[in-house]
Amino acid sequence: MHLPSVDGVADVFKALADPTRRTILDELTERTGQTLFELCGRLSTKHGLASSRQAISQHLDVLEAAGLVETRREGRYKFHYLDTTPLEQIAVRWLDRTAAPQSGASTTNGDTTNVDTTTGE
Amino acid sequence: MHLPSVDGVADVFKALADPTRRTILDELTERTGQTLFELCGRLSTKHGLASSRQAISQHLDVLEAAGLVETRREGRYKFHYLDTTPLEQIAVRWLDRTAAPQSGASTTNGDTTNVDTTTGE
DNA sequence: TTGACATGCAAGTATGCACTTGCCTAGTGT
DNA sequence: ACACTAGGCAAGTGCATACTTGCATGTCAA
Repeated sequence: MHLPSVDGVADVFKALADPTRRTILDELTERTGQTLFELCGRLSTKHGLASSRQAISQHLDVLEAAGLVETRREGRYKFHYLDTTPLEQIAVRWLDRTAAPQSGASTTNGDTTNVDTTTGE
Repeated sequence: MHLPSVDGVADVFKALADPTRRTILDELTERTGQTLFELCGRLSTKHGLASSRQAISQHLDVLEAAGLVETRREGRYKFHYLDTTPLEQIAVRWLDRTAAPQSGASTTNGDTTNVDTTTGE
């Protein structure tokens, strides 16, 4: 069981807010399971991204904290795998409201129980 | 005339990055066409959000710039309407790549240069 | 008109975040 | 052993942004 941090939803949105991280997801979509160095090379070559190794490493940490990237260590290599599961619930939050109760209805599916009550952030 | 800037996608992601703005979208999903004061009241009452009027107004500006909220002026009232159109293209970017090409995002995979030095699983 | 209401604008503050810099640990091959 | 490689850690810098403060604009009712 992968434990998402206390507030997983907010982490996903924050992770997607950065264009570099979105490009990383693009690259991992084309080829999942890349190492940090692989990503650095391909990002700079194919995507014209000139970020340092440390910068990309930190971005990967954010993506992993958001649950969008899973890592597996193997020797001195660390492979990064894309996980799109958190993405399936973020857009439908405002899209799929067709059969939603208007007011006063008890939580039918618990969707509205936003773990996102980090108003204080 | 709010032109969708060259990279309107980034604006959408940035707009969604803030928890307060996400709550505003939640509220507008339940009842679209609210005024600023209506939103302030309901946000503080139902969502426990203690943001000032000016803060919410600035958030609405961001949401409008992202194309997620449209406004209509009527007398001294300004109504805010939810527009979920930009949301339909953000998550599918990494979910199904067989779909139409995105804007700006170089989803065009020229070649899959096999730098497969290691096991690719 | 006057005054209350709904909203807008602009400068200032302050926290967050992306990125750098520098050094460190661990695995690999000779 | 050694050098090389892949990656990690932590403090510091600079910019972006969320929020405040204060006043201005415009609309409606009396």
